[in-house]
Amino acid sequence: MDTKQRILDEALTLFSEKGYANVYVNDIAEKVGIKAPSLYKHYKSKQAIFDAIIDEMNHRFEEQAQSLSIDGTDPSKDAKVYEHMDEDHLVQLGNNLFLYYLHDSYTKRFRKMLTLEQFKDKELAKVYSRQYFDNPLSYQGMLLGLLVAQGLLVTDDVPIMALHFYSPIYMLLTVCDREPEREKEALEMMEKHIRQFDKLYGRNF
Amino acid sequence: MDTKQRILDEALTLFSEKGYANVYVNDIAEKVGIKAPSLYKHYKSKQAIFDAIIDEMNHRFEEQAQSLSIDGTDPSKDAKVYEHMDEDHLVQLGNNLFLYYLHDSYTKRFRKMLTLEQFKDKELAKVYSRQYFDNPLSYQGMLLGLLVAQGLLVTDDVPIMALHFYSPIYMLLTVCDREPEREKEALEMMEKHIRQFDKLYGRNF
DNA sequence: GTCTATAAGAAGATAGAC
DNA sequence: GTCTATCTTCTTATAGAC
Repeated sequence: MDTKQRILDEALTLFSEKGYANVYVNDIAEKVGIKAPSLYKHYKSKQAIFDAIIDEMNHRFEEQAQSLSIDGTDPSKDAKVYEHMDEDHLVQLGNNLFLYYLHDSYTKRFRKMLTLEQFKDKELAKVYSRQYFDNPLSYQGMLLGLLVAQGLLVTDDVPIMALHFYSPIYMLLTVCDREPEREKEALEMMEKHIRQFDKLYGRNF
Repeated sequence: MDTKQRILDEALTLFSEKGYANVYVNDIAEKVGIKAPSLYKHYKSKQAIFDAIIDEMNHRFEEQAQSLSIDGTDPSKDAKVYEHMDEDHLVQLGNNLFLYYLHDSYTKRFRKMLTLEQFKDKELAKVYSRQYFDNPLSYQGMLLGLLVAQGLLVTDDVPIMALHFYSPIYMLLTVCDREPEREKEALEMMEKHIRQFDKLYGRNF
């Protein structure tokens, strides 16, 4: 990884731990293994480093959204994946979703950074809401909609069903972000949540 | 309100909007209507102001917890309140909970401040989790438990039921904190959530 | 592209008069 | 308790050599 990228990487780590204002250009330089003034050959200011992180993230989000919606617009393909869905598979789906969000280094650091900077301006607020509210609800609504179409789950309001599936996951995620030692407890609640979700929305027979 | 208290009040407002590190003692003094050095006659440092806010909040939390648990240990009294509970009453209960958390000035500012400072140290993380995760789940579990005892709702896992009731409310609250213009949308989802919750957990006959 | 030296300004805090 | 003046330190950023 070249220096310019390593700066973004170390800055993201520090921003996610201490918040933008509590990270000094000196800290970033130190982590990268250069002196602070050398940073300015790569970025014109500390703010420019932050902006570059947001830009890169937006770029990754778009790629991700595209790949997801491509799958989503091919119901015949997705439907097959969920053809033999049962409670254990649903638990696994939720667990995987949760563990990916929780442990993927880039995802985690970006989410924590955004948590600390979300009130700074309207744009950051939108980025946060889109990534951790609107997009997950929309994507999982699509997935759950497939299960409804197949008669595996029953509801007349898929968006609210998606809210019921996702919001406990989201909340448990925020607990683990601030208290990583509660991960085990969170995972246990996760599994109970999904089994209960399946009982509530499943065809009960 | 005396100066010492006004300092806490203005500081809380500023901390909740911009985060501790982005608020300068000068800003606080200006809002209070005095010069920065005068602050130091009331608090020995900027950090001491922050600590005093946390202390005051912990104090209010304790009072609140006591009054709630007193009600909670008198089931005969609480049961009466929820004797004639139906879906519309449940919607109102959720709405009131949501609107109180959302608009109560002190609650809102403290929640937003804690959101921005939650990763600073373990103590703040605990305060956040206790106030916005553990306590609500425990209190609402108690309330919903009363409804289960009366046969109005059905489940064999009240804690997960409380998770299903509260986590959408919590998530919608965080959306409104960062994008207040989405309040109407959030309230609509809230109502749909609770009506759906009632259908899922209600005695279906 | 990295360094040393340093400018320029911001921010927390203190001294001492009133 | 509040003020003006000031100190000290920290922090971002630039200049210019290598």
